[in-house]
Amino acid sequence: MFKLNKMTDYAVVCLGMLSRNPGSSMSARELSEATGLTLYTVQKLLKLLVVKSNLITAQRGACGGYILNKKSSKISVIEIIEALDGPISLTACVESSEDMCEASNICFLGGKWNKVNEIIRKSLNDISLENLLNYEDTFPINNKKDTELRAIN
Amino acid sequence: MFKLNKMTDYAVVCLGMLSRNPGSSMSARELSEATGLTLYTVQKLLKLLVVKSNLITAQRGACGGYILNKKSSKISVIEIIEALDGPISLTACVESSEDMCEASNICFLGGKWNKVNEIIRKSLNDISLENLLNYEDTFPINNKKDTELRAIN
DNA sequence: TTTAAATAGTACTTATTATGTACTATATAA
DNA sequence: TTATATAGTACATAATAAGTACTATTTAAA
Repeated sequence: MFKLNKMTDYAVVCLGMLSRNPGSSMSARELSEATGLTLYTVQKLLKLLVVKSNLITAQRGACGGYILNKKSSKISVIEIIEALDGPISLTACVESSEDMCEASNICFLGGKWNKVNEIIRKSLNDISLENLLNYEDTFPINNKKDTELRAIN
Repeated sequence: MFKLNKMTDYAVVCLGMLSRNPGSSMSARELSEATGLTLYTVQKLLKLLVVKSNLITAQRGACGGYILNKKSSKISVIEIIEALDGPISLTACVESSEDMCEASNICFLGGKWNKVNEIIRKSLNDISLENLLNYEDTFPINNKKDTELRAIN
């Protein structure tokens, strides 16, 4: 545990791809082909990002696609994570803030983890998508399916 | 996602309880009664901590129990998390370092998340068990079972 | 106005992981 | 020797993530 879900990883790949041609859109199909992720996965992912974040804008219909709303240097990793994983919360106690008072009976932690959450949140906030992308300049594109890729893991 | 598992939360509760009487041991049964967690859960948890961390020492047999090896101020949250969740790793790509080269074909991220991992690790390293425990001084003990407690969530 | 291409939305199945339970073996103080 | 306690293992259940499939809606272009 304490690892990101795959969707978030895929999201960075796709958003990174979109950031390569600022201002121009790419369809789910194009992104699928460019990244090697299955079309289904890419579709699901982009739909999620549209609904849960303000990172991309969708254009329907023929010649439609997705376009990045901000430069990659202006996108924080935390935006991507929270769009796909929901708000960072280190313990079940603080999952639903409504029931916090009741839930705090479980242990003597109360909202203590929240402090930790904030520290992590702050750390991640300082990392931009660009930071992640420019770590290395290689970008080995392949056309393997998700399932094949998974086999590697 | 991106939340700690319950075991880690329970661990903080139990370790916090052990830290209340430094030098004296408590059995799994006593800890279960004091925290309201089921005996099964406490047993499993403590066994894990013995094997995976150096935080507690077990004394077998009658009058046995568990004893904390360090002061709570000397215990980092990261020690607890990594004992129960394994090493922090934000993406599947870096899960097993052996296959990293192969796995890096998946995306253009390579070991980029590792940098992020380190930042989080460093943040958590600075937080001690004592920090968590002293956030508030209340400690509402109850004797509800895990299952009842879970219902609250 | 029709058609093809594309996203939106929803539902479902499968895979993976976390959680909880149960049992047997071993150690130890009294 | 006995009661008490941890160690180890295995398994069943629950929860969640991941992947797949399908239908509805939108839109540019023929």
